[in-house]
Formats: sequence, structure tokens, C-alpha cells
Amino acid sequence: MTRRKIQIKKIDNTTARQVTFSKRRRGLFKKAQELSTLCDAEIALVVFSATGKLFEFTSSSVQQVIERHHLLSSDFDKLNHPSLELQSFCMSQLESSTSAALSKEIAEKTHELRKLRGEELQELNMKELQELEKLLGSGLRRVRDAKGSQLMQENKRLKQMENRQVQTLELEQGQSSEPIGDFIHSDPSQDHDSSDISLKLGLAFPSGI
Amino acid sequence: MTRRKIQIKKIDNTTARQVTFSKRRRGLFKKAQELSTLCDAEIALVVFSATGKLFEFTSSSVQQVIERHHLLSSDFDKLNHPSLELQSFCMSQLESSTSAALSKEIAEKTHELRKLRGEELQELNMKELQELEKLLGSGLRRVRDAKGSQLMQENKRLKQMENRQVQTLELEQGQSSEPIGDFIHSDPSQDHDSSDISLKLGLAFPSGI
DNA sequence: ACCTATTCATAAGG
DNA sequence: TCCTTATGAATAGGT
Repeated sequence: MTRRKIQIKKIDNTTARQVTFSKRRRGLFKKAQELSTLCDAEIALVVFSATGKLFEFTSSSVQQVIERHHLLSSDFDKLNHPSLELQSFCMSQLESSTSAALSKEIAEKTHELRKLRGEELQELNMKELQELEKLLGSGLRRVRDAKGSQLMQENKRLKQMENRQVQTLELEQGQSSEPIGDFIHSDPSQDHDSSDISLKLGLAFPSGI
Repeated sequence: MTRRKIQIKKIDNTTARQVTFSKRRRGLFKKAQELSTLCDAEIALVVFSATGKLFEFTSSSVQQVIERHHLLSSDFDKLNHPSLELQSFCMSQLESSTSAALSKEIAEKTHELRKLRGEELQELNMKELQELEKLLGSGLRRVRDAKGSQLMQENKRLKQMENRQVQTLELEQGQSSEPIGDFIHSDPSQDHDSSDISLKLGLAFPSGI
């Protein structure tokens, strides 16, 4: 047996090529299926063999869109439209419906963003305002936590540097010093100092109530 | 390390799912490329991530595959086959070409929303976190202002009603009363009291520092 | 179609 | 994202 690595180039032997096509096609479709399931991805895969045979895979969500469209286009089948016209109709229908769906999603997300930025509040009732306030509050908390984490890291790094400097001084001067305490509350770097207490308090007290 | 077999079902952990998506997507595209080269197959592969990001691979030019498929699908029509294949192919073509720009916009807006919700903060530096904090803070202030306005209106309405009741009483009983003071700071409705001071203070002091 | 040595892909962890 | 490494999966070549 000679089972070894192969070069990725067209397989000359027809039989071997067909065998490899069968094996690898199955492998590819299995991988596509796994990816769509594991990661909740939408996948469409179309394969034509060298002999012109068609194989395809579409994840369920894509399949749903296709089936919906199939219902729409069935009327045109009944009317015996030439296939090319049907195809262009399919294309334009799909194009417009797909674009419409995507546009709708964009509009929704844009609206959501505007609400989060406080730009379309007049249309919300008190309950919705409460929800929005909660969402913004928790987002703000996460951002501040993230800032805290970054400051901690920076602090840790500076502390290590300071320790190294102290050690160097000790070596140079033959002196010893007390251990350096945790100086997390000092801020040796001035390039991100707008997270001071006054800003936080400023944000903490709303002007309206 | 535990490197073992996994179940093929949706990965719950978001980070793990994204990592797996990246790895397996690359693997899938590599396999598709290899199959097309080794076996002279024509392949179209379109993948949408859960966050709406688009990835695609086509072995030959998209147009070549389309033309080939048009030829085949006319055979399908002659045989009265439902052309699901055509539709799926239309779909993937459309999603990959026509709607790419829209999808990109959706991906961007989705990302922005995730940031505002505090779900993708690890990729931001301190300056960006500051910006985000400012944005969220001003959004929160606007929401609270809006709540205040609504309370004000409600208060005004209740005050008028109270005045009418007093007038009615005066008519009925022939008595007069002192003018009612502005009671904006009382809260006649108890169904929206979550913006009290303790919550504001809780939000004001980040846990990370 | 099956077999199995070998290569490849990838899960978990840094 | 990239790297590492142990493991499971895919598959080339042969029957």
C-alpha cells in the first residue's frame, strides 16, 4: 500500500478522479452541514461534477426562503412561461424580496441604534423607556467594567516596571527599600484620564428628574 | 487539555462558537477549493455567519457557473421538474453578489448594537471605551429626561383632575380650598419606579475599579 | 464497497 | 487572531 500525501492538482486518471470526487464531495457536504449546525450559519453549497451532475446543500433557513419563493413562482409555471423568463423573474423576485428583507433588517437595526442613542424617545411609553434605561445601564456598567480591567492591567504592568526599577536601584546603590504597595489608585499615565470620578458622577445624576 | 470528540449541535458559548466558526469555515473553503481543483468540479459556496457576515467561494467565475446552470435548468423545465436547484442557486448568487452591500451594512449595524450592549468590548482600546461610555451616558440621560417629561405630563393631568374634583366638591359643599402646589416630586403611579437613586448610584460606580 | 496507514482538521488551552 | 498539541476525522491507494 502506498498511502501518501497528494498534490492538489487535477487528477488525470478518470476513474481515480471520480472516486475521489465521490469521497471528497461527501466529506465537503458533511462539513458544510456541521458548520451550519454548530455555528448557526446559513450556508448554500452548489457543486457540479466534471460530468455535469448537480449536487447541492442549503442550510434550513436558506431552504425556507427558497421554498417560500417556490410557492410564489408556481403561478408562473402554470402559465407556461418560457424558462428564461421564469428564471429572470425568479432572479428579480428573489432580488427584490431579498433586498427588501435586508433593507427591513437595516431599518430595524437603525431604529434600534437611534433609540439607544436617545434620538427617538418620544414614541416610547414609560414601560419601554424603563427597558431602554435598563439596557443602557447594563451596557454602561459593562463598558466601565472593561475600562476597569484595562486600567488594572496597565497598573499591573507599571507596577512590575516600578519593581524592576527599584531592584535596579538597589543593585546600583546597594540600598534596600520597603516593598511597594498596591498603587492602583494613582494614575501614572495621563492619556486616558477622563474616566475620573467627576465624569462618573456627572453621568450618574440625570438632569430630568 | 481535553481534546475530544464533540456533538454536532449548536455551540452555546458565543466565544467558542465564533472560534469554531472561523476554524471550520477556513477548513470548509479549503476543502471546496481542493475538490474543485482535483476533480475539475464547479463549486459555489456561500456562508453567512450568525452575525450576518458574508463569505463566499466560487471555483470558476460566477458567471460561468450561472450560464451552465441556465442550460441545465431548461432541461429541468422540459421535464416539468420543480427547479428548486435553480432557485437555490439564484438565492446564493443573489446573496453573494447583489445583496453583499446590504449584508455588509447589516453586519456593521449588528456590531455597533453589540458594542452598545456591551457584548464586544474586549476589542476596544481605552479611547474607544471612553467614547462608548460617553455615548451610553448621553443616551441614558436622554431616556431619563424623557421619563421625566412623561411624569411631568402625567402629573399635570392628575393635577388638573384634582383641581376639577376640588371644584366639584366646592360646588357640592360650598367650600373653598387653598391652591394645590406642584407635586411633581410625588409619584402617583407606582408602575415605573426603577429609576430611583439607589439604582443610579449602583450604575455610577463601576465594579472594576 | 471496504480497509487501513497516513495525512488532515480541529478542540481545548495559552 | 495565532500557536500548540493531542485526538478524531478524512482520505489515498489498494483489494
